[in-house]
Amino acid sequence: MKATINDVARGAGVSMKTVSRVLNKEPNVALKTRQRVEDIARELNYTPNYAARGLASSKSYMMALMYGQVGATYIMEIQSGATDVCRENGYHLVLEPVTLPTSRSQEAFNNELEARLRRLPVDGVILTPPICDSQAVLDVLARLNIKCVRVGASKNLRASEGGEAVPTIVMDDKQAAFDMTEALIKTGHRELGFIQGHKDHGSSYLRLEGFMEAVEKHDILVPKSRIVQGEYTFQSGIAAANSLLSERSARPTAIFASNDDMAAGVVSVANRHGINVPLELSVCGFDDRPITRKMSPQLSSVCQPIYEMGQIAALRLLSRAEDELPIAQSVDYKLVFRGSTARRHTESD
Amino acid sequence: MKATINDVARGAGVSMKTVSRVLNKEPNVALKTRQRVEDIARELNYTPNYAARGLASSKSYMMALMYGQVGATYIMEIQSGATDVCRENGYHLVLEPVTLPTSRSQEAFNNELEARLRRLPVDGVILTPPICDSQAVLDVLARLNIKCVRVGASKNLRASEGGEAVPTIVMDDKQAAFDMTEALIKTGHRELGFIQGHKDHGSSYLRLEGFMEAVEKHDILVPKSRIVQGEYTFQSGIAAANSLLSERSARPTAIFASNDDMAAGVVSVANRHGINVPLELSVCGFDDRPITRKMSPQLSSVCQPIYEMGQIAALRLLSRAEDELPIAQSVDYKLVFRGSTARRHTESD
DNA sequence: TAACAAATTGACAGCGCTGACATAAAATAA
DNA sequence: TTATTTTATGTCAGCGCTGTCAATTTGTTA
Repeated sequence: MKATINDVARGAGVSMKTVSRVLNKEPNVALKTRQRVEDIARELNYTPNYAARGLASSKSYMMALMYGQVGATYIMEIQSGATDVCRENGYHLVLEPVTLPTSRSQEAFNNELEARLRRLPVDGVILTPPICDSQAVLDVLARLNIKCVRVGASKNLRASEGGEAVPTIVMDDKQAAFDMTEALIKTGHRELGFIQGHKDHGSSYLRLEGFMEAVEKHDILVPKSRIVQGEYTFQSGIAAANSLLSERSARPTAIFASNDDMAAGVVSVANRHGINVPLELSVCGFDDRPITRKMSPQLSSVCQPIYEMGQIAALRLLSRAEDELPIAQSVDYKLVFRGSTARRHTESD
Repeated sequence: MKATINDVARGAGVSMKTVSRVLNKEPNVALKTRQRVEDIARELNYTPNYAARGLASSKSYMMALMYGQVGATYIMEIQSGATDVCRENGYHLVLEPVTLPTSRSQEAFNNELEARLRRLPVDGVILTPPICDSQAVLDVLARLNIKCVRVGASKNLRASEGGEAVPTIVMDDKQAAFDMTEALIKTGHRELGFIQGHKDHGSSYLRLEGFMEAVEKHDILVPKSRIVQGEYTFQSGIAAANSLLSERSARPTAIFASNDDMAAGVVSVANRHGINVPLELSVCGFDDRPITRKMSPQLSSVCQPIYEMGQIAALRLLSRAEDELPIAQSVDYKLVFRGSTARRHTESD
């Protein structure tokens, strides 16, 4: 009932091995043979048997997406991009949540992770924040000899001490923060506030750096009190906003939060205090998550091409001659302006 | 290097087949044999080769989670529960987004879906809203003879016309809406507003029914203008709120939105209009998504045990003797009260 | 032209496991 | 006790594919 390679081989008048070559896009098959085989395969509605293929080639044809404590939408988009690429290449993607060790001993974590990966024999792993910045994870992967690629990494890590570099897909967080900051400045804002992200996330520092560079470039002085530590959560955004907006006289006219959740916190505090956003206060976030459109006014933010990053990551895991690709591949971002930012409202307005 | 069944068999002094029986929890193995095999397997750090197993048994050991246009967090939680169960049983879960046909012809959709499922040979499928209420999808699945289970379904469907019933995991939306409404009433509210969900989602009607029954039970009259059609989106919540809160005199003191996004819209409108939530207006949502904690005040809502539903769904797909289980399995919900609801603020307060 | 190299194709074993069936051991009935 | 069922274990082929290596064809060079 279901067509096998054998059927296709018979139909095309070639050996199974030749069919196999065609299906796996291997070289050294005459063009017309290849086409004939492809035609027959299509005609017979042939689909490969993954299990048989995996057994014979001792590959699993699976890759894992390892993720930690990040927004569900982020993961869903990455996985969506990666899945699409996997499907086209006869691969499957499985999700693998990982809780980075905190109080637990590092060693216990390593052992556990190793055990999990043994049970889940994947050919490759996509690492997303904050996992991608964990040397421990990279070490385990290297020890098990599992290929991996990092998405959105902020630290410069190697597969192991002195090991080889790990392909990385990144967005230029720093430049994006710089651009967004400059955009605020160019719309008249000089009293700027900044809310930093979680201390454990590398992006927190990059985004702060971008902000600082833009500010310095335009000779704007930002007092220490205007740069508040956050934790990438709504609550921490509220706390930061309370701090930034406490004194009426010293209030910034624009606040740049390192992610959308915190920015949402700021807007909600502003609303509470009767501070009009954006007329009295411009607010912008980072990441462009759905929450930007689930608040009023809608939030300006920095949009990452997350889906594409997922695609690229999967592609890199699949590519054989990856040597030619740069170790760090950079993707574009886009500033998105919505209702939460406006030209500075001067006294004369 | 990697242990096989053969190694375990030799170690335990039994045949491969007996080891296989133990590993697959098949009956008819002597207790002490079973234990010996298990010990040796553990000792040898044996993990089954899924490909070989799948090839030999002509099963794929994969199940799919088909989902449509719903929140990412919902899917992530379902998949999390389902994945955990799958892992324990040597299964893998893959995600499969499905776009229900709108203007596209129904037939084209069916063919496409069938083609996808042929290429993705799964042993079972978990259907989530709104896919679970699509007879077309059930038909295709039935034709391909793929086992499935519905999660959060609101319509009563069969595998095909006159076909067998499909196992379903549900929450009692109607009762939950009833309870939440009654809770509002019991805290003094008699001027109630309701925002209905999207017309295409069965839950919209169930939730409305629950609301209506509670209202009727307590002899409260809710004028038609107080029941507004929404679409389960933040924007539609805003629109509905604008309608409900337009006339100061006829303002409800509590609004029950059929989901959290719409409730968030209501709160944002209230904040804008200077209507204090919860003192002047109580608002509650449904589903208890993360947004309930990403707004101020935090939103009261109805919490579904989504993770468990994912577990149960996977379990049902795996269970052999499922005949004994009820076709519709019901899970518990929980009302969660946060800052957005309060006892009615009477004049004398 | 022969002699050789390169490109193309095929033969075949076997990946690790399970299904179908056969056999042996234990439990029960007669 | 023996006959019969029940339970426990074993034998073996083969699932569908690919890796290895050998055979063949084609192209190139001398």
